[in-house]
Amino acid sequence: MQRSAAPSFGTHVRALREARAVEDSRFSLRQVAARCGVTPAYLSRLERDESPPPGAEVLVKLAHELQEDPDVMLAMGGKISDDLRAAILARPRLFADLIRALRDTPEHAVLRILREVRDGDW
Amino acid sequence: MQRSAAPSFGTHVRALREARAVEDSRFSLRQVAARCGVTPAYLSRLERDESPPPGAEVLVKLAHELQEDPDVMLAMGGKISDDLRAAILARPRLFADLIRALRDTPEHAVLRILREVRDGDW
DNA sequence: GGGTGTGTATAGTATATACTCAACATGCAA
DNA sequence: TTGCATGTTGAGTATATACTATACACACCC
Repeated sequence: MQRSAAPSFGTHVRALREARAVEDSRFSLRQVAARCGVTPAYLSRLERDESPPPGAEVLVKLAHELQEDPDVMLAMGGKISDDLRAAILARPRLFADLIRALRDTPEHAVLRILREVRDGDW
Repeated sequence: MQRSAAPSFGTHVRALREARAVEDSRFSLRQVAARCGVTPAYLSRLERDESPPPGAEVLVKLAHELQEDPDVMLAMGGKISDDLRAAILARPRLFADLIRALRDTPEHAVLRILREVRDGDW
């Protein structure tokens, strides 16, 4: 199974937006920019990777506009959401060890842990 | 069991440094600053919380100097080490869910998970 | 009482981050 | 053929981050 290369932030956003623009004229660059509270000039540059990804606030608004998962959108912008940061910083040694241990653990194994935590007879 | 309030970054650093300075004159503010590659003026401000915590590089050098865990020192400076960030950003949805699930999980339970991951028949 | 060490105060700077404003070129629609 | 919408370009700005340089005041030692 071939894995496609991760698209850059701008490319990804443009793809999402243009996909929706086909059917809905409310997804022009200008209108999306307006709803996200930035200038069209800026969004244009973002989509062409001419500016580095925007701040967390704009990232989240973009995610909402484009129906992308906020954590994924933040990640594409190189950011981690504040609540996750806070959780890690509250117990840094614990989470540092855990994340390093799980870094190379396959998806399905992590999901299994997650399910068990949620079922929660810990 | 009474939990002492978390000390500010500067207070913590000053406490660590002065503890070692009692026995070892190489832990004067000036000498530690020099070994961490910053000016005494800056370290003085840091220790009195007059400047916000320094950048990651200085935080790690301070941790090394003062025998503190780097992840803990980074956390006190409000930062997360690059390798952890990278691990999370590589699989944002997975780690976001996991961290949120574990946010309120007691220490011993997380440690148990950690042990199991390390024993590793996942 | 001059030198050496300590921490501190004031002021300033370099770089990065996160954007804006104004103007422009193109297409299409009335 | 003008009017409006599209995306784009060039230049500039505000704020935050991460520090430095210089000078000062105090203590201790001989």
